[in-house]
Amino acid sequence: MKARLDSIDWQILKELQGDGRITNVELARRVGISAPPCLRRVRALEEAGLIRGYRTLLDEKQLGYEVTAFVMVGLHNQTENDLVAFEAQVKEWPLVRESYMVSGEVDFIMRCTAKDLETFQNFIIRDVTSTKNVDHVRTALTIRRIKDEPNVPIDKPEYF
Amino acid sequence: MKARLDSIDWQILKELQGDGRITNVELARRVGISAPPCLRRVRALEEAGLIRGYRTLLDEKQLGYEVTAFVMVGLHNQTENDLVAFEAQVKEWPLVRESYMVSGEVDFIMRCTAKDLETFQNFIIRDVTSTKNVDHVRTALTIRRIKDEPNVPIDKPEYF
DNA sequence: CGCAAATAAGCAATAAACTAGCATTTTGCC
DNA sequence: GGCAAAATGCTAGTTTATTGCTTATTTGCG
Repeated sequence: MKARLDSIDWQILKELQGDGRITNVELARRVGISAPPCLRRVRALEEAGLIRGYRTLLDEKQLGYEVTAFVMVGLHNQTENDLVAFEAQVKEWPLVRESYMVSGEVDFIMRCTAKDLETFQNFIIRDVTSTKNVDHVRTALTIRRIKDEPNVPIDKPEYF
Repeated sequence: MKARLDSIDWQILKELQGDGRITNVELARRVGISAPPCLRRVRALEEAGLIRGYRTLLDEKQLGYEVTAFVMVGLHNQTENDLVAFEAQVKEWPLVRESYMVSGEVDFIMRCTAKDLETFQNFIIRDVTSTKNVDHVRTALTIRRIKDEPNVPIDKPEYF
């Protein structure tokens, strides 16, 4: 694949981040090239894995998911086997929307979505705290969402 | 708009979550109706705000964003004015990808992305800790991503 | 239950977009 | 400067999006 991204590639990524359903024709117009090479570039970016996928953001509240919460988990043992075992468990939990292993006082941070508080608490008590090797669990219920741009800040040169 | 979502609407949302760039024809085929009513349903879902938008997920690492970290901030004062002031600041910081106000020991959780560790540390020292009303700041660098499905778990009936 | 109104689906036709093939231009390197 | 590789733009055929209209289905009420 291509070694380095040129400015048109960056523009393409920027536009696609903002609107993942833009037509290729419109995308081409915005970045200043004709449609065929634009489509080829997008395909190449997908092929290279730079584009991980296309998603639709939904309004959880309206869909009946009242609760969003962060769960921080610390484990007793952190051998690679222990970590992998816990990760496998995390992947199985449908309430967990995103999860990272982190450095610091806790080992994992998870963002969870649940239908209501009861469902969430059941999840914590029944599933999380009772999981093998879990040492401590701390939860933080979200009160409101300030920002949600699951995107890379492509056009902020001051941080490049 | 429509009072209640029927099973076809749910299927539409589920399919769109998984692939935000699916064609309407293919979407219609998957949910078992013809293309025009399918498109009308999607438009109605957008109109109602159930669909918040379409995004493209990028590979931050490949794009040169080495660091993803969680930042937890506690404020001195939590009057509504103080909170709104801090939120306005958060929205201005391009490194912050998502942020929630939470209950518990800290007031805000932010997921941040930066080009490198130095950029991130500068951000914390120069921007976050020096912001008015900030009491304490704790950071957790992510070591690896376990899961990233910024989606609602639509087809897990056991949690409905 | 049965009718009427409202709602949604499907069909057909048109406009727009996607995409492959090919000629041309640009880029990179000797 | 000159060649080879890579990328672009054009053209055209196919697929998709979109709209208007008709038919079918559902909903609400007597």
